Amino acid sequence: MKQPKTPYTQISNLLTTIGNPVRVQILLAIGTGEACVCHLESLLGLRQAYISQQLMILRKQKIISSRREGKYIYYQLLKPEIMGLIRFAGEIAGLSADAFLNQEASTCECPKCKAEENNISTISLAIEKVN
Amino acid sequence: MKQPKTPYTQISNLLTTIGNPVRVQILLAIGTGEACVCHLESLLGLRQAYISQQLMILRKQKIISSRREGKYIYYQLLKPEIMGLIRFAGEIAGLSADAFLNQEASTCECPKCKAEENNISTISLAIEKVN
DNA sequence: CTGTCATATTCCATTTTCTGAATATGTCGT
DNA sequence: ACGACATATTCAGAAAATGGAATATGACAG
Repeated sequence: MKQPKTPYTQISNLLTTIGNPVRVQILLAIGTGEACVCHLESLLGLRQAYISQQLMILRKQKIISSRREGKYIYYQLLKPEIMGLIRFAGEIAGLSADAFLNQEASTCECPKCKAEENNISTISLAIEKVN
Repeated sequence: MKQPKTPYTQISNLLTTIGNPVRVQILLAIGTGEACVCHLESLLGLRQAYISQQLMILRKQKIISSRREGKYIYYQLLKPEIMGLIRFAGEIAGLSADAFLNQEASTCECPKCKAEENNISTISLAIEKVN
């Protein structure tokens, strides 16, 4: 990654930056929304330091950006098209669309996740009420 | 590249296999058609042995396949969608569509290239005739 | 069956990436 | 100011990719 000169190098830089299982998983987890490190930690079951490292790599390549909110730092995709790229790659690799779509519910304790959890609960409750 | 188990690993394998400047260039050169090694050699200006190595990597990952025709071996994309993937990556990297579209004319001596050269000449001649 | 040409393979040193351990920083509540 | 927690950074060894040199294979012409 010395001279991001030629178009070929630029393309390959992008592909290799994304092309790591953990990073793919992180990007899918962030999705079009955002996620904090603790969320990724519990979701991927990997050590925090390692996840931070991978996030740093993605940040350096301007693939994601971060936003601080109190103690928590939330990461989001800078280029949402990246999701499309990953899905495209998945298709080519012969994966069914849902094979990598979702990560299971998180046990993350950050306020954002809690809020979302509540939303889901609310929705579930609403659905229950309707039935 | 040990356990192509999880979907994330499969996706990342594909991305890292393509994610090398030389391999990107090779794939673009092959395009939706096919190309022989000597063609790639003169086009990329790299040593034959090295190109063969990269071709082998692509073959192992089932991205390309080869066809022998006499002394020459022609390579073609097994999955044409790969071209789309590369273009997509190019777009995300902020490249203009034509930045990596074309390789200049080759000085390759293989019969196929010669034939194509003739075709182009014929077409040019035809166009000239029309004007 | 020998030489030549196109292509493939093996071997190796160098560099880069991966990933873990330890440690640092920054924010908040008290 | 201190402790607790979320996250970042630095360092180092292991593993893998890179790219070069030498050599092998396989097809064809004579």
